[in-house]
Amino acid sequence: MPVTIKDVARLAGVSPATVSLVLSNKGQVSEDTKRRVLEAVQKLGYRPNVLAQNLVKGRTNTVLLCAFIREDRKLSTFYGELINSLLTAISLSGYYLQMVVKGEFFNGHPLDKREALLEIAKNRLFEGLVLLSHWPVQYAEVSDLVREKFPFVVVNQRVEGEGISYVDIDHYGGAKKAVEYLVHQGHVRIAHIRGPREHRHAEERYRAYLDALVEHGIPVRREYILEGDFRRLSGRRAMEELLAVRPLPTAVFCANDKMAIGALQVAKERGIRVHEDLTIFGFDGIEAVKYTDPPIPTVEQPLGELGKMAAEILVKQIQGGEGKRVILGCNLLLWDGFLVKGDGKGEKTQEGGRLR
Amino acid sequence: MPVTIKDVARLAGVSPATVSLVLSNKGQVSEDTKRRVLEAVQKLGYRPNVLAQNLVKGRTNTVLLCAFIREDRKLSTFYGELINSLLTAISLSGYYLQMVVKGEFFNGHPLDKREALLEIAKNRLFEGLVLLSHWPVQYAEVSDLVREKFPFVVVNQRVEGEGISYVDIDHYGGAKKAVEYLVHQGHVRIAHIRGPREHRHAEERYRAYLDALVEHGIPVRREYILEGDFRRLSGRRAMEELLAVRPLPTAVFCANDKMAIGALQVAKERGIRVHEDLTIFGFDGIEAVKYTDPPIPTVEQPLGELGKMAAEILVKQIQGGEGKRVILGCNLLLWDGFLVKGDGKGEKTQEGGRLR
DNA sequence: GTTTCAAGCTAAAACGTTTTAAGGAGTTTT
DNA sequence: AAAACTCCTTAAAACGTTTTAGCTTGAAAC
Repeated sequence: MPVTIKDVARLAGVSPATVSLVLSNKGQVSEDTKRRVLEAVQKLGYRPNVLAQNLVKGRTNTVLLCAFIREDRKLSTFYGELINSLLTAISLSGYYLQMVVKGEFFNGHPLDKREALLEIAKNRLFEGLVLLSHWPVQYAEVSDLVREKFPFVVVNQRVEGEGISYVDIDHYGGAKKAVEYLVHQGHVRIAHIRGPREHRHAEERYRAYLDALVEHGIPVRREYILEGDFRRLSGRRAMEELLAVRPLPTAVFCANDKMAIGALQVAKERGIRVHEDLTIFGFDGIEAVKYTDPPIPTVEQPLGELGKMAAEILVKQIQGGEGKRVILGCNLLLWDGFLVKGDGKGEKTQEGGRLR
Repeated sequence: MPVTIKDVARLAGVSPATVSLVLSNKGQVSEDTKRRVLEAVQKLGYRPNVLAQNLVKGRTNTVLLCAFIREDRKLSTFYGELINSLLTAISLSGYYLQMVVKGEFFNGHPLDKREALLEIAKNRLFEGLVLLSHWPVQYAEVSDLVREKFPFVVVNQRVEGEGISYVDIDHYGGAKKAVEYLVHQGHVRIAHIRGPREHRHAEERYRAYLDALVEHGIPVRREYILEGDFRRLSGRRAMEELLAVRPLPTAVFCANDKMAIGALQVAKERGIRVHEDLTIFGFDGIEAVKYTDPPIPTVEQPLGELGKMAAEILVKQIQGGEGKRVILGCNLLLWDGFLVKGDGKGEKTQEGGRLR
């Protein structure tokens, strides 16, 4: 039923080969023949079957974004911007993007990630793979891809080992910047609401907190370190605990913005003048911190950069180039009334909340 | 270089046809042969070339999400949740999702949407299309798809005409709910910060505002109607203007949350006790309204439902069923201290900001 | 009047599968 | 012993392209 190249050839009185040549502007075809072919194409409304083209060319111009995410989390919440920039950058390079989300389980069994990835590499549908994972990626899970020389890049995780490209964010550096900023502001009693222990990023931010204090000769106090689960409510609970500690801290560095928001709410309920008596600092750069009252200074994750860089690294590999490992630095996102006293690099002040 | 079905056949000492039969569990094959084939598959690490499978089967199990969005807007900002639910629902139905974003222009010329869509329908790469557009969709732009009987569904816009499926949100109904809620709360002097005139959704929300007032016998006052551009800053400006009007309104219904946030900021700066002296109401249900102080009640767009429904409608068409048109209702998102006095249906109170 | 050359076109193979009709080898029925 | 049936297997066509080597044809060169 659909019109094929043969139909066009017949109508134009030429062979399919000629039609193909005309359409791809190859070989030498007389002007007259060209015209006849083009007319036939027009009249029949012919479009090449891309499937067939792909098969014979062995290329699909398509890459896959494979996201391994816990079933209860949404891809959008955090990675919307990442996807956005990835899509843009990939398109600009002439590739298409297909997406698939996989959870921890498949048919009730733990998902065999290795198997799933190998499948992707071998089914010839994709020319490259962007691997996004909420939890750490093991070398063994991707070693097949390396062996097959299949172009891929891991995003938001680091995987050491021969032949693996990744692009990740410098959580340690970002957190350190934040704490050092607080130190330079004159804070000495700095508390930390950390994220879950099993979370690598939480761990890095926590290490940075410790290191920053130690390096500045500030004693680490056990009572100033609370643990949350990255959700707002746990930030509330932690802050409530913290407010029972004496002497009170003058600043709290929270491992993410959601918990910082919870902490802010509690502090305000207790009548504390936030940022005057107690500074609250977040991490992530989600939209909402701009509109709390007062806005919450935070460490901004360069999610847009992340996607762009991932695309760049992947495309380079597809086109035969070398892979690459990149760690992206974070900027501090500060607000009116926060003087930048850090190294002066990286910080930026955005338009945004100007409450009070 | 890649191992094909022929390699497997040779190693197993059978014909390619037999290998295919074994792998797809069709026809009758002796246990012994099955075992030999499976062993060969295993040993060679063979995976079928899906491209070839697709070509011969004429199916790809893939649908395309085509988003027409202004270049300066991000897909993620608003549609993250939509994409998320669409992806989930589509996967559950056994299809893959590919995404492409197109702007208003292509190669410097206005994009020929009709042409772009026809291309998609005919290149045989996709079995269906989800069409997401920021601006209205014309019948003529999709009539080719209808003629080709290509399964598609328009999301977030309504297109009347034979054979067109869409799923849209009831902006009029949502806005009306909001204004009626305010009326039932006893408000009479209700202002409206509307969205841009050329924006269909803004227009609908505006109409609902007018109708709600009229139906409740409340005079419409010209000075109470301001126009913004959906951005926060325009909400600020509008509120500043509004505060010069006498008598002051006791409530402001904003056409979206961003402007509501701007309005809230100004009101607070002027020392107005928001929600006591002046109620501010938003529209959209973005995350940030939960964390402003006070939180802003709003009309929640069922973006998740939107994606799910789109998937459902599309898949049904692909599988030979009929298309469908659906308008999804909105719920009010209210906060502590807001008593629900509406019709009691649809409203829901979410966990969230509890400031003050 | 051959030979040479270029221009224009095409036949056929290739890409890697699936599917179908038919073939061969036993086994059972008549 | 022929006929009928079952099982198992496969040859070959089909899917719709691209690509390459080679074939015509006519003109230019000798």
